[in-house]
Parts: sequence; structure tokens; C-alpha cells
Amino acid sequence: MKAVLFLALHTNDNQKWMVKDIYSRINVPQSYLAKILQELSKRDVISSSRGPKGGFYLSEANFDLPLIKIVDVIDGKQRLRSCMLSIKECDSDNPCALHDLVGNTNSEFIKRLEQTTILDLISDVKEGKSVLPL
Amino acid sequence: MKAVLFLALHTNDNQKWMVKDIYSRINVPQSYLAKILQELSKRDVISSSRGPKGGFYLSEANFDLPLIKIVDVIDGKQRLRSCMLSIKECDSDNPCALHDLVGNTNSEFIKRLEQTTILDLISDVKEGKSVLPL
DNA sequence: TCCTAAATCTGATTAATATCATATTTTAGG
DNA sequence: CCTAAAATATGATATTAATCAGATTTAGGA
Ligand code: FES
Ligand code: FES
Repeated sequence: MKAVLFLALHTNDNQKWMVKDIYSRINVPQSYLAKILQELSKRDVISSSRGPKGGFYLSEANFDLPLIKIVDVIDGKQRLRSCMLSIKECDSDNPCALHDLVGNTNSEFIKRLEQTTILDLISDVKEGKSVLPL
Repeated sequence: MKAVLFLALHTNDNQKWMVKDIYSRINVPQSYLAKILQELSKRDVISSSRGPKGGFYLSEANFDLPLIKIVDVIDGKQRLRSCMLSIKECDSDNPCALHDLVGNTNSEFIKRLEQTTILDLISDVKEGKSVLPL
């Protein structure tokens, strides 16, 4: 998340970002960040180009991706969608004891991740509605 | 959570529960469950007595504990309360880019964990509002 | 064309968490 | 007071996730 938001905040037409120039600014170990960015790139969440002048960046299309995409790629679809008590699939028609407390909040949360794009978050930052000291 | 809810559902005045009679019913490895129940007991979330006829159970007081107590004991207070971007402490006056999306949902969630007791959940189950096939 | 700078790929290492094993303490009941 | 049944304590192992290291591929520029 931090890495993607960093790219979103600092990508522009003539600048791409190398792992070694990002990692310390977002406080994530270099090798770990590399592996994560490569995965995000392979799964088309972010963009990259190799060779000199290369690096990671966000394309127009990337900006419009919903945040849920990042979560799904990194943590897998199960992570947010399974029953909190792991006694079954999360099912609001047949809610477990924690569902109304957690599951509903969770579904609401997922919905928001689906509706909010990277661009939305960055807009908020640029309008001063939120901060992102990266 | 499952273990505590199991105890809540099945504790009565003349019955305590041993690890070996619980673990398979909630699908948690025996030794792992033992360590967790011991920790919960030491931290006064659940009750126990040793020796023959002993086992784990919930006291009246235990029933009235808010769910947040379980989370705090098992996962630590930080787990739910730190900024999602881990760039600072979570602070709604100076929200990070994800705070409104996640942090607010999260605070709401914490509040509910603080307000809901084990007894509340069990009441729901007994009234048929939710299920708990344990 | 060749050199170099970048991501990519692959596997190894380390750290954290979950799980196991066993010895110790406590307590009910004979 | 003995014995057996239970939790408790402690340390070891196994599994998973995070981090590291190095060889390989790609692309820009001289
Ligand atoms: S049914 Fe358990 S969280 Fe939804
Ligand atoms: S400030 Fe980041 S989640 Fe609240």
C-alpha cells in the first residue's frame, strides 16, 4: 500500500522509480519491497520498465484500479472474505456469532475498497483531506 | 474466540472443560489450544481449576468481559490500534490517506468490541439471531 | 554492436508464529 | 496422606512469512 501510494504521489511522465530510491522513504526493506513490486507489476497493479531509465511507475489505468486489487494480489482473496470464526464461508443469511459485529463491518470495508481507487486517495491527499508523508 | 465462545455456550455450574474434549470440536490443534487457554486463564479472560474434575470454564465475571479483552490478550493492544500505513500513530485529527477508509471503520469496530460482551454474543445465539455450530 | 542500468527470477536465509512434547504443580477423592 | 487427573510452565520443533543474495533478462545510449 505504502509503495503504491508512493508511486501514485510521485509518478509523472518523465520519472520512474527504482526500488533503491523508494525503500528507505517508505521504511520497507529493500529486498522485500523489490519482491512485492515485482509481484504487483506482474499482476498489473503497477507498471514497470527494465533497463536504464527504467523503474516502477503507475499508468493511467493503474491509477483507476480499486484498492481491493492490491489486497487481493498481496494477501489473496481469502484473507478478507472468510468467516471470522472460520467455521464456514462468511454468509450474512446465516451469520455466525461474530458476523454482525465483524462480518458486516468487514463487508462494508470490502465494498469501500472496491469503490475507492488509488486516484481517489491521492486526490484526497492533494486536497489536504488526508496526509501521506512519503 | 472460538474456544471462548465454546466455553460460553457449554459452561454450566457442574461442568468444566478439558482441552482434550474441546480441541476437535472447534478444529484447533490440541497443544495450541492448550497454550492459548492457559494464556487467557492467566490473564483472567477465562477461568480454570486444576486437578481431577478440573478444567476451563467461564465465571460470571468472565461472561461480562468485552470481546476486546480477548483480542488484546492474544494479539496485543497494538494490533488493532496502529495506523494502517504504519507511518505514525493512528490519529483521526491528522488522518493518513487510508484513515477515513480503514481507520474509521476500524475505530468503529474497536468500539463495538469494547461494548459487546461474551454474554451478548451468546444471547444472540440462544435467541437464534446467529449461529455457532460448536 | 556493446556496455550498463534497470527489473525479473529463483532459491536461500532469517524471523515470527504456530504447534508439539514433556516435566511440574495443584487438587479431588479414596 | 496417596494417587491420579487436571492445568501450568518451559523449551523444542515445524511451518509460514519476511528478508536477503545472486544470476538472468531487457532496454537505452554511446
Ligand atoms: S459468517 Fe462468520 S463472519 Fe460472516
Ligand atoms: S492515521 Fe493511518 S489509519 Fe488512522
